[in-house]
Amino acid sequence: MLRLSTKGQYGVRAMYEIARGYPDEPVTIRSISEKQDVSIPYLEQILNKLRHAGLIRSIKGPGGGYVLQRAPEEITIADILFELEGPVAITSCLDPSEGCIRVERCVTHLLWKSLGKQIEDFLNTITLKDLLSGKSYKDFANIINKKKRMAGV
Amino acid sequence: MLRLSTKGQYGVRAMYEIARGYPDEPVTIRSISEKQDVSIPYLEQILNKLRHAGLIRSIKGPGGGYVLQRAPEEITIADILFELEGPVAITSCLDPSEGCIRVERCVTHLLWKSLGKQIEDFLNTITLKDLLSGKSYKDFANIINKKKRMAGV
DNA sequence: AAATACCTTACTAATTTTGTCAAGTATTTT
DNA sequence: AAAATACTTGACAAAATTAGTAAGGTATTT
Repeated sequence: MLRLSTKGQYGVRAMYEIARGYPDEPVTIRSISEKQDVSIPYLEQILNKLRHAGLIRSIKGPGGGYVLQRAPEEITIADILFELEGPVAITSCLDPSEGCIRVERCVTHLLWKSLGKQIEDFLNTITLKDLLSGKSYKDFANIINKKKRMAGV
Repeated sequence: MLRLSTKGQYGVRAMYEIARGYPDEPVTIRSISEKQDVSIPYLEQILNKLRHAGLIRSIKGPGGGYVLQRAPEEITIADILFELEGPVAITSCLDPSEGCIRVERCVTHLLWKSLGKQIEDFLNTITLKDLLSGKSYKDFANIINKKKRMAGV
Protein backbone atom coordinates (compact mmCIF):
# COMPACT_ATOMS: atom_id res chain seq x y z
CA MET A 1 0.00 0.00 0.00
CA LEU A 2 0.88 3.64 -0.44
CA ARG A 3 3.19 3.04 -3.34
CA LEU A 4 5.05 5.79 -5.13
CA SER A 5 4.87 5.74 -8.93
CA THR A 6 8.01 5.10 -10.94
CA LYS A 7 7.97 8.69 -12.12
CA GLY A 8 8.55 9.88 -8.59
CA GLN A 9 11.16 7.26 -7.88
CA TYR A 10 13.08 7.84 -11.10
CA GLY A 11 12.77 11.58 -10.62
CA VAL A 12 14.54 11.47 -7.28
CA ARG A 13 17.26 9.22 -8.66
CA ALA A 14 17.73 11.50 -11.67
CA MET A 15 18.03 14.50 -9.37
CA TYR A 16 20.62 12.63 -7.36
CA GLU A 17 22.74 12.18 -10.48
CA ILE A 18 22.36 15.83 -11.44
CA ALA A 19 23.25 16.84 -7.89
CA ARG A 20 26.48 14.87 -8.15
CA GLY A 21 27.58 17.24 -10.93
CA TYR A 22 26.78 20.30 -8.89
CA PRO A 23 27.84 23.09 -9.22
CA ASP A 24 29.83 23.05 -12.44
CA GLU A 25 29.42 19.76 -14.26
CA PRO A 26 26.34 19.47 -16.50
CA VAL A 27 24.93 15.92 -16.45
CA THR A 28 23.64 14.49 -19.71
CA ILE A 29 20.41 12.62 -20.01
CA ARG A 30 22.33 9.69 -21.50
CA SER A 31 24.54 9.42 -18.45
CA ILE A 32 21.53 9.47 -16.10
CA SER A 33 19.86 6.83 -18.22
CA GLU A 34 22.87 4.54 -18.02
CA LYS A 35 23.53 4.96 -14.33
CA GLN A 36 19.93 4.65 -13.20
CA ASP A 37 18.59 2.16 -15.76
CA VAL A 38 15.80 4.37 -17.03
CA SER A 39 14.99 4.92 -20.72
CA ILE A 40 15.92 8.25 -22.27
CA PRO A 41 12.42 9.12 -23.54
CA TYR A 42 10.93 8.48 -20.12
CA LEU A 43 13.62 10.55 -18.45
CA GLU A 44 12.96 13.38 -20.87
CA GLN A 45 9.35 13.45 -19.74
CA ILE A 46 10.40 13.55 -16.12
CA LEU A 47 13.18 16.11 -16.45
CA ASN A 48 10.90 18.33 -18.48
CA LYS A 49 8.56 18.66 -15.53
CA LEU A 50 11.38 19.32 -13.12
CA ARG A 51 12.77 21.97 -15.42
CA HIS A 52 9.44 23.76 -15.68
CA ALA A 53 9.26 23.68 -11.91
CA GLY A 54 12.57 25.52 -11.74
CA LEU A 55 14.45 22.78 -9.94
CA ILE A 56 16.92 22.26 -12.79
CA ARG A 57 17.95 24.01 -15.99
CA SER A 58 19.36 22.59 -19.20
CA ILE A 59 22.41 23.59 -21.19
CA LYS A 60 22.27 22.74 -24.88
CA GLY A 61 24.99 21.74 -27.28
CA PRO A 62 28.04 19.55 -26.84
CA GLY A 63 29.23 19.56 -23.27
CA GLY A 64 25.73 20.44 -22.17
CA GLY A 65 23.33 18.67 -19.86
CA TYR A 66 21.30 19.40 -16.75
CA VAL A 67 22.34 21.35 -13.67
CA LEU A 68 20.60 22.14 -10.39
CA GLN A 69 19.06 25.58 -10.06
CA ARG A 70 19.62 25.56 -6.30
CA ALA A 71 22.18 23.98 -4.01
CA PRO A 72 21.55 20.32 -3.04
CA GLU A 73 20.76 21.33 0.54
CA GLU A 74 18.07 23.66 -0.77
CA ILE A 75 16.16 21.00 -2.69
CA THR A 76 13.99 18.59 -0.73
CA ILE A 77 12.53 15.27 -1.76
CA ALA A 78 9.12 16.88 -1.38
CA ASP A 79 10.08 19.51 -4.00
CA ILE A 80 10.77 16.75 -6.50
CA LEU A 81 7.84 14.47 -5.75
CA PHE A 82 5.35 17.29 -5.63
CA GLU A 83 6.15 18.24 -9.22
CA LEU A 84 5.97 14.70 -10.50
CA GLU A 85 3.07 13.31 -8.50
CA GLY A 86 1.15 16.20 -7.06
CA PRO A 87 0.46 16.78 -3.37
CA VAL A 88 0.33 14.05 -0.76
CA ALA A 89 -3.33 13.02 -0.73
CA ILE A 90 -4.03 9.79 1.12
CA THR A 91 -7.64 10.05 -0.01
CA SER A 92 -9.08 11.80 -3.04
CA CYS A 93 -11.10 14.07 -0.78
CA LEU A 94 -7.85 15.41 0.69
CA ASP A 95 -6.58 16.43 -2.73
CA PRO A 96 -6.78 20.25 -2.85
CA SER A 97 -8.01 20.01 -6.44
CA GLU A 98 -10.96 17.81 -5.51
CA GLY A 99 -12.38 18.59 -2.11
CA CYS A 100 -14.47 16.66 0.38
CA ILE A 101 -18.25 16.63 0.39
CA ARG A 102 -18.61 14.88 3.71
CA VAL A 103 -15.96 16.36 5.98
CA GLU A 104 -18.39 16.86 8.83
CA ARG A 105 -19.52 13.30 9.16
CA CYS A 106 -16.34 11.61 7.93
CA VAL A 107 -14.78 9.89 10.91
CA THR A 108 -11.49 9.24 9.18
CA HIS A 109 -10.88 12.62 7.57
CA LEU A 110 -8.59 13.90 10.32
CA LEU A 111 -6.79 10.59 10.54
CA TRP A 112 -5.72 10.71 6.90
CA LYS A 113 -4.96 14.38 7.08
CA SER A 114 -2.69 13.79 10.02
CA LEU A 115 -0.92 10.90 8.29
CA GLY A 116 -0.41 13.07 5.23
CA LYS A 117 1.14 15.73 7.40
CA GLN A 118 3.60 13.25 8.90
CA ILE A 119 4.65 12.18 5.42
CA GLU A 120 5.02 15.73 4.19
CA ASP A 121 7.12 16.67 7.20
CA PHE A 122 9.44 13.82 6.40
CA LEU A 123 9.74 14.62 2.70
CA ASN A 124 10.22 18.31 3.38
CA THR A 125 13.07 17.59 5.74
CA ILE A 126 15.25 15.33 3.63
CA THR A 127 17.31 17.12 0.97
CA LEU A 128 19.44 16.05 -1.97
CA LYS A 129 22.46 16.77 0.18
CA ASP A 130 21.34 14.12 2.66
CA LEU A 131 21.16 11.68 -0.23
CA LEU A 132 24.60 12.68 -1.51
CA SER A 133 26.20 12.28 1.88
CA GLY A 134 25.10 8.65 2.04
CA LYS A 135 22.94 8.82 5.12
CA SER A 136 22.04 5.56 6.81
CA TYR A 137 18.59 4.27 7.64
CA LYS A 138 18.81 5.48 11.24
CA ASP A 139 20.11 8.84 10.09
CA PHE A 140 16.95 9.60 8.18
CA ALA A 141 14.79 8.82 11.19
CA ASN A 142 16.98 10.97 13.39
CA ILE A 143 16.90 13.94 11.05
CA ILE A 144 13.14 14.15 11.19
CA ASN A 145 12.77 13.35 14.89
CA LYS A 146 15.40 15.88 15.88
CA LYS A 147 13.66 18.52 13.84
CA LYS A 148 10.36 17.79 15.54
CA ARG A 149 11.88 17.96 19.00
CA MET A 150 13.39 21.32 18.18
CA ALA A 151 10.01 22.51 16.99
CA GLY A 152 8.73 21.63 20.44
CA VAL A 153 6.20 19.09 19.30
CA MET B 1 0.70 10.90 -4.46
CA LEU B 2 0.69 8.01 -2.02
CA ARG B 3 -3.01 7.45 -2.24
CA LEU B 4 -4.82 4.74 -0.32
CA SER B 5 -7.24 2.60 -2.31
CA THR B 6 -10.95 2.76 -1.57
CA LYS B 7 -10.79 -0.74 -0.12
CA GLY B 8 -8.51 0.48 2.64
CA GLN B 9 -10.54 3.60 3.26
CA TYR B 10 -13.89 1.81 3.31
CA GLY B 11 -12.39 -0.93 5.43
CA VAL B 12 -11.44 1.48 8.18
CA ARG B 13 -14.83 3.17 8.05
CA ALA B 14 -16.58 -0.19 8.21
CA MET B 15 -14.49 -1.19 11.22
CA TYR B 16 -15.43 2.08 12.86
CA GLU B 17 -19.12 1.21 12.53
CA ILE B 18 -18.57 -2.28 13.88
CA ALA B 19 -16.56 -0.84 16.75
CA ARG B 20 -19.49 1.38 17.67
CA GLY B 21 -21.52 -1.74 18.40
CA TYR B 22 -18.81 -3.23 20.59
CA PRO B 23 -19.09 -5.32 22.69
CA ASP B 24 -22.66 -6.60 22.46
CA GLU B 25 -24.41 -5.14 19.43
CA PRO B 26 -23.83 -6.97 16.11
CA VAL B 27 -23.70 -4.51 13.21
CA THR B 28 -25.35 -5.56 9.96
CA ILE B 29 -23.76 -5.09 6.60
CA ARG B 30 -26.82 -3.13 5.50
CA SER B 31 -26.41 -0.64 8.31
CA ILE B 32 -22.72 -0.12 7.47
CA SER B 33 -23.64 0.32 3.83
CA GLU B 34 -26.19 3.01 4.64
CA LYS B 35 -24.08 4.93 7.10
CA GLN B 36 -20.88 4.88 5.08
CA ASP B 37 -22.30 5.06 1.53
CA VAL B 38 -20.63 1.89 0.30
CA SER B 39 -22.42 -0.84 -1.71
CA ILE B 40 -23.24 -4.08 0.05
CA PRO B 41 -21.41 -6.39 -2.42
CA TYR B 42 -18.26 -4.31 -2.13
CA LEU B 43 -18.49 -4.33 1.65
CA GLU B 44 -18.91 -8.10 1.63
CA GLN B 45 -15.64 -8.41 -0.20
CA ILE B 46 -13.91 -6.18 2.33
CA LEU B 47 -15.43 -7.66 5.47
CA ASN B 48 -14.66 -11.14 4.22
CA LYS B 49 -10.95 -10.36 4.27
CA LEU B 50 -11.14 -8.77 7.69
CA ARG B 51 -12.99 -11.80 9.00
CA HIS B 52 -10.41 -14.22 7.66
CA ALA B 53 -7.77 -12.08 9.32
CA GLY B 54 -9.48 -12.58 12.65
CA LEU B 55 -10.29 -8.93 13.24
CA ILE B 56 -14.04 -9.49 13.22
CA ARG B 57 -16.47 -12.39 13.35
CA SER B 58 -19.94 -12.71 11.94
CA ILE B 59 -23.16 -13.85 13.53
CA LYS B 60 -25.74 -15.29 11.17
CA GLY B 61 -29.50 -15.18 11.24
CA PRO B 62 -31.90 -12.46 12.30
CA GLY B 63 -30.34 -10.12 14.83
CA GLY B 64 -26.93 -11.08 13.51
CA GLY B 65 -24.17 -9.00 12.04
CA TYR B 66 -20.50 -8.35 12.60
CA VAL B 67 -18.66 -7.87 15.89
CA LEU B 68 -15.04 -7.09 16.77
CA GLN B 69 -12.87 -10.00 17.85
CA ARG B 70 -10.75 -7.74 20.04
CA ALA B 71 -11.42 -4.54 21.97
CA PRO B 72 -11.26 -1.29 19.95
CA GLU B 73 -8.06 -0.25 21.71
CA GLU B 74 -6.46 -3.51 20.60
CA ILE B 75 -7.09 -3.00 16.89
CA THR B 76 -4.87 -0.55 15.04
CA ILE B 77 -5.37 1.10 11.68
CA ALA B 78 -2.33 -0.83 10.49
CA ASP B 79 -4.08 -4.12 11.35
CA ILE B 80 -6.93 -3.18 9.05
CA LEU B 81 -4.96 -1.73 6.17
CA PHE B 82 -2.42 -4.51 6.15
CA GLU B 83 -5.14 -7.07 5.48
CA LEU B 84 -6.77 -5.06 2.74
CA GLU B 85 -3.76 -3.57 0.99
CA GLY B 86 -0.71 -5.51 2.05
CA PRO B 87 2.39 -4.08 3.68
CA VAL B 88 3.52 -0.49 3.32
CA ALA B 89 5.84 -0.57 0.31
CA ILE B 90 6.72 2.83 -1.07
CA THR B 91 8.57 1.10 -3.90
CA SER B 92 8.02 -2.34 -5.34
CA CYS B 93 11.51 -3.37 -4.30
CA LEU B 94 10.55 -2.78 -0.68
CA ASP B 95 7.65 -5.19 -0.91
CA PRO B 96 8.64 -8.30 1.04
CA SER B 97 7.08 -10.45 -1.67
CA GLU B 98 9.19 -8.95 -4.42
CA GLY B 99 12.65 -7.97 -3.25
CA CYS B 100 15.29 -5.58 -4.54
CA ILE B 101 17.93 -6.52 -7.07
CA ARG B 102 19.97 -3.39 -6.70
CA VAL B 103 19.99 -2.60 -2.99
CA GLU B 104 23.71 -2.02 -2.93
CA ARG B 105 23.85 0.69 -5.53
CA CYS B 106 20.38 2.14 -4.98
CA VAL B 107 20.84 5.55 -3.46
CA THR B 108 17.21 5.92 -2.48
CA HIS B 109 16.56 2.52 -0.95
CA LEU B 110 17.12 3.63 2.64
CA LEU B 111 15.17 6.81 2.09
CA TRP B 112 12.02 4.94 1.10
CA LYS B 113 12.54 2.34 3.77
CA SER B 114 12.76 5.04 6.39
CA LEU B 115 9.65 6.78 5.10
CA GLY B 116 7.79 3.47 5.15
CA LYS B 117 8.82 3.00 8.76
CA GLN B 118 7.47 6.43 9.73
CA ILE B 119 4.15 5.57 8.14
CA GLU B 120 3.97 2.17 9.80
CA ASP B 121 4.75 3.66 13.18
CA PHE B 122 1.86 6.04 12.74
CA LEU B 123 -0.61 3.40 11.60
CA ASN B 124 0.45 1.01 14.34
CA THR B 125 -0.15 3.63 16.96
CA ILE B 126 -3.66 4.78 16.13
CA THR B 127 -6.43 2.40 17.24
CA LEU B 128 -10.14 2.13 16.63
CA LYS B 129 -10.63 3.55 20.09
CA ASP B 130 -8.87 6.74 19.04
CA LEU B 131 -11.29 6.98 16.14
CA LEU B 132 -14.29 6.34 18.38
CA SER B 133 -13.25 8.99 20.88
CA GLY B 134 -13.30 11.67 18.19
CA LYS B 135 -9.68 12.71 18.34
CA SER B 136 -8.74 16.00 16.71
CA TYR B 137 -6.12 16.58 14.09
CA LYS B 138 -3.55 17.72 16.66
CA ASP B 139 -4.37 14.77 18.87
CA PHE B 140 -3.25 12.26 16.27
CA ALA B 141 0.07 14.03 15.83
CA ASN B 142 0.56 14.13 19.58
CA ILE B 143 -0.19 10.47 20.08
CA ILE B 144 2.57 9.43 17.74
CA ASN B 145 5.11 12.03 18.83
CA LYS B 146 4.58 11.27 22.48
CA LYS B 147 5.10 7.61 21.83
CA LYS B 148 8.35 8.30 20.02
CA ARG B 149 9.66 10.48 22.81
CA MET B 150 8.90 7.76 25.32
CA ALA B 151 10.75 5.29 23.15
CA GLY B 152 13.73 7.58 23.51
CA VAL B 153 14.13 8.30 19.82
C1' DA C 1 -40.26 -22.99 6.47
C1' DA C 2 -39.53 -18.41 5.97
C1' DA C 3 -36.85 -14.57 6.83
C1' DT C 4 -32.57 -12.65 7.72
C1' DA C 5 -27.86 -12.34 6.99
C1' DC C 6 -23.56 -13.83 5.63
C1' DC C 7 -20.35 -16.23 1.81
C1' DT C 8 -17.94 -17.05 -2.57
C1' DT C 9 -16.45 -16.79 -7.18
C1' DA C 10 -16.32 -14.70 -11.42
C1' DC C 11 -16.38 -10.94 -14.27
C1' DT C 12 -15.72 -6.25 -16.25
C1' DA C 13 -15.59 -1.23 -17.02
C1' DA C 14 -12.82 2.58 -15.88
C1' DT C 15 -8.68 4.56 -14.54
C1' DT C 16 -3.91 4.99 -13.87
C1' DT C 17 0.62 3.79 -14.79
C1' DT C 18 4.42 3.11 -17.52
C1' DG C 19 6.31 3.78 -20.82
C1' DT C 20 7.41 4.35 -26.50
C1' DC C 21 7.53 6.95 -30.84
C1' DA C 22 8.29 10.52 -34.04
C1' DA C 23 9.51 14.78 -35.28
C1' DG C 24 11.13 18.53 -33.95
C1' DT C 25 14.40 22.96 -31.91
C1' DA C 26 18.62 25.01 -29.96
C1' DT C 27 23.67 25.38 -29.28
C1' DT C 28 28.46 24.58 -29.82
C1' DT C 29 32.44 23.05 -32.23
C1' DT C 30 35.13 22.57 -36.33
C1' DA D 1 28.16 26.73 -42.71
C1' DA D 2 27.71 22.07 -41.42
C1' DA D 3 27.71 18.50 -38.32
C1' DA D 4 27.31 16.74 -33.95
C1' DT D 5 25.36 16.92 -29.60
C1' DA D 6 21.62 17.57 -26.67
C1' DC D 7 17.36 19.05 -25.25
C1' DT D 8 11.85 19.64 -26.35
C1' DT D 9 7.19 18.48 -27.29
C1' DG D 10 2.97 16.11 -28.03
C1' DA D 11 0.62 12.06 -29.21
C1' DC D 12 -0.18 7.46 -28.46
C1' DA D 13 -0.80 2.71 -26.47
C1' DA D 14 0.04 -1.58 -23.85
C1' DA D 15 -0.22 -3.26 -19.23
C1' DA D 16 -1.58 -3.22 -14.66
C1' DT D 17 -4.49 -1.88 -11.06
C1' DT D 18 -8.64 -0.28 -9.06
C1' DA D 19 -13.29 -0.23 -8.11
C1' DG D 20 -16.70 -2.08 -8.28
C1' DT D 21 -21.17 -5.43 -10.01
C1' DA D 22 -23.61 -9.83 -10.57
C1' DA D 23 -25.26 -14.20 -9.54
C1' DG D 24 -25.94 -17.90 -6.93
C1' DG D 25 -24.97 -19.85 -3.05
C1' DT D 26 -24.90 -21.34 2.61
C1' DA D 27 -26.00 -20.86 7.57
C1' DT D 28 -28.91 -19.54 11.52
C1' DT D 29 -32.80 -17.98 14.10
C1' DT D 30 -37.63 -17.24 14.87
